[in-house]
Amino acid sequence: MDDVARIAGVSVSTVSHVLNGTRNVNPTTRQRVDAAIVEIGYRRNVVARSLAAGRTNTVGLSISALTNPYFGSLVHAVEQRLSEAGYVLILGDSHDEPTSEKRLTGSLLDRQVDGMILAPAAGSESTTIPEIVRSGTPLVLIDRMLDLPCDQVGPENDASAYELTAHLLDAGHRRIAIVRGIEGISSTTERFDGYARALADRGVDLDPRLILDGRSNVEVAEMHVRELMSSSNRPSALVSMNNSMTIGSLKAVRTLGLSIPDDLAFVCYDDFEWSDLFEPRLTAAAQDVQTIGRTAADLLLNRIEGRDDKPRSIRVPTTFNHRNSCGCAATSAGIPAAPER
Amino acid sequence: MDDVARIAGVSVSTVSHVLNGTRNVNPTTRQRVDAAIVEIGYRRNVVARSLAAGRTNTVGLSISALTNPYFGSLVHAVEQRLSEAGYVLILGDSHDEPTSEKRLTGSLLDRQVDGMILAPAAGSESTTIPEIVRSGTPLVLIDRMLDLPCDQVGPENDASAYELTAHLLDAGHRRIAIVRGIEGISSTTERFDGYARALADRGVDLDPRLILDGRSNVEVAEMHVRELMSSSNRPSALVSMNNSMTIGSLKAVRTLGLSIPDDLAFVCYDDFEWSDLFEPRLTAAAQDVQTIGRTAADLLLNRIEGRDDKPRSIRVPTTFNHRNSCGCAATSAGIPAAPER
DNA sequence: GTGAAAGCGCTAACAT
DNA sequence: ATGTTAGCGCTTTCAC
Repeated sequence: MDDVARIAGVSVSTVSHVLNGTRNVNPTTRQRVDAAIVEIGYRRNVVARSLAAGRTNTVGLSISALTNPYFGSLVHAVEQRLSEAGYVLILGDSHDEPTSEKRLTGSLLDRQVDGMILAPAAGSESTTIPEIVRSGTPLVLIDRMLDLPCDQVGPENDASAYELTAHLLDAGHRRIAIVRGIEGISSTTERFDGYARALADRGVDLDPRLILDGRSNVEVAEMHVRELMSSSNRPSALVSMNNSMTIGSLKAVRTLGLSIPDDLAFVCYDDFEWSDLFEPRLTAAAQDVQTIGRTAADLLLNRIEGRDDKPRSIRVPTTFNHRNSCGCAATSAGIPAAPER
Repeated sequence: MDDVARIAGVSVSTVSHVLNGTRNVNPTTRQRVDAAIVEIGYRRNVVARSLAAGRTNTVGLSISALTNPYFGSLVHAVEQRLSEAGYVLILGDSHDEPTSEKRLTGSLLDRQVDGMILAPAAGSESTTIPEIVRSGTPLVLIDRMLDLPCDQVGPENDASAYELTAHLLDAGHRRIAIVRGIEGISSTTERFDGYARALADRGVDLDPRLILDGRSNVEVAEMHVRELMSSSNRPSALVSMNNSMTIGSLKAVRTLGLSIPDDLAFVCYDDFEWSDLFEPRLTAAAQDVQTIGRTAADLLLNRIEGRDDKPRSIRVPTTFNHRNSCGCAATSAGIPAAPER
C-alpha cells in the first residue's frame, strides 16, 4: 500500500479510503490511485485489514455430515446468501461428534469469524455452545432446535411426521414401523413425537418392536429394516425419518425381494430431487432446504450487523408429496405418474 | 497475550512459544503459562498470528456447482484431508461462470489463502488462473484438466466413455445418442471423444442429430431428450455424460411413457449411491470421488509445504457398474438384482 | 531458558 | 479533501 501511495503521490490513508470507499476522494486523486494499483498489480491484504478493523467478513459453518446431500444443499443456500452480503464461508464437518465439533468451532473462534452457523451435534448445548456464547460471537443454530435463547432455524418436524403417519393410518394400516434418526437431537425426537401422537390419536398402541434406531445412517437402517422385515413380526407399513435411512430401508426391502407398496407401504421424511425416478416413487415430506439455509444466513447477518432483537426461532414448513409408495387408495385409484415439480 | 504473560510472570515471547511449541520452555514456566491461559480464558487470535507469521493455514476451494451431489462429496473429501493437516477450508461456488469465479478466487487471494483448489469454469485459463499463478499461490485443479503446468486431478473420462459406448455397441445398438455436458471443459470434451472413438472403432458414423447438448443441467437435458425421443429420429440407446443430465434424461423418458431398457437402452457416466433403487437400475461408470478429493488435497499440501516437484497430472480410474438399464444380453440372461456394493 | 522489540499491512481517529 | 500516526495481536530475530 505504501508503494501505491508513493506512486500515486498520496498518503496510505488516501489509498485506504479509495480502496474502501470510506470517504470522499477527489476524482482525479482516485484515478491516480487506481492507476498505481493497476501498475504494480497491488492486492489488498485482507488479513491485515481484518486485524486492524476488528472484522473478518467471515462466517463459520459447522455441518454434521457433508456427505448427506441434504447438507450439501444447505451449504449451497448459506454460501449464496453470505457471498451476496460480502462474507466468505469457512466450512467444517463435525461428524455429529461433540469433540470434533468443539475442535472445529474452537478453531473458528480463533479465526475471529464474525458469526457462526451450527448444526449442533447431540450434546452441543453443554460443550460447544456455551463456549461460543461466551465469546460473544453471533450464533445461529440450523436444522436442530435447542431450548436456548438463540436464533435458530429448522424444518417443521412434529406436524410433518404426524401427517406422514396419519396418512398410513388413514389407509387402514395399524402396524406401522418407524426408523428414527440419531439419538439426542431435536429432529429425531420431534419426528418421533409426531409419529407417536398420530398413533395415539387413532387409538393405536406404540409397539416397541416396531421402533427402529437407524441412527441417520444408511447401513444401520438397512440392517434393522432387513431384520424386522424378515422376522415374524412384519409391519404392514414403514415410515423412515430421513433421507439416509430411506435409502437403507429401500435397499433392505429390495434385498429381501419384497415389493413396495404391495408387501409394505412406505412413506418418508425428506424428499429427493429424483424421487420420481425411484421405484416405487416415494411419498415424502419435503424440506425446503433453500429457505432454511437462506433464513439462517439472514438471521446471522442481522445479528452481526448488530440489530439486537430477541432471539428468533423459525420453523420452515415441509411439503407433502403424494406419490405411490404409500399404496393408498387415492394413488391406486389413478393419480397420474410423475407429477413434475 | 500480554495479560497471560503478566499473570504468569513471563514475557509475551515465552507465551507465544508455549502456545506454539516453538522452543524449549521450562516445564514449570509452561505450567504457569497454561494456568494463566485457563484463568483468563485466553484464546489465540489467528488473524494476528497469520499476519505476523505470513501463513493463514487456510485453503480456498472454488467449486462449480455445490448443488450437484458429486461436488458435495468432493468437498467432503477435501475438507477431511485438510482438517487432518490443520488447515481450514474456505468454500465458494463459481456457478461455472468465469466472472463470478474470478471474483471468488480474487477474494481468496486477498485473504492470503496458503493454497487453492479449483474446479475451473470454461475460460478459466485465460482469466482467473493466470492471476492465481502470478500471485504465487499454490494451485491444484480438480475435476477438469487443463493443458497447463499445474497440479491437477480428475477422473478417467475418455476411456470410461469409450467403455460405456462400446457396451451399447456390443449389444447391437447402432443409433446411440449422447447427452454431453457444459461446453468448453475437458470432462465434456474427453467424454465425447471416448464416445466418438468407440463409434469410429466399430465403423459407425457420428450422427449430429444424436448429439445433445445437455449443458450439465437437469432441465436442459430433459428438454433435449424429450424432443429427440418424441421425434421420428429416435435412437435405440442413449448415453448420458453426467449425473444431472442422467436425472433429466430419465425424467424425459418417463414423461413420454417410454420404458428403459425396452424402448431405450441407457448407460451413464457418474453413479449414485442409490442407483440400485432407480427404475431401471443404472448401468454406470462411477467416479471415485473420495480419491479425487483426497488426492487434490494431498497435492496441494505438498506444494504448500514447498516440496517443489514438477507438476503432476493424475487420473483416477472409474468403475463400471453393470446393472440393467443397458438391457444387454448379460443382464437379461439373469444377473441377479441389486448387487450390494 | 528467557526477554526486548521490530515489524506484519492495514484502519481510523485526529489533524490540517 | 488529504495526511500523520498509533495501534490491531501476534511471531521471530537477536541478545542475554
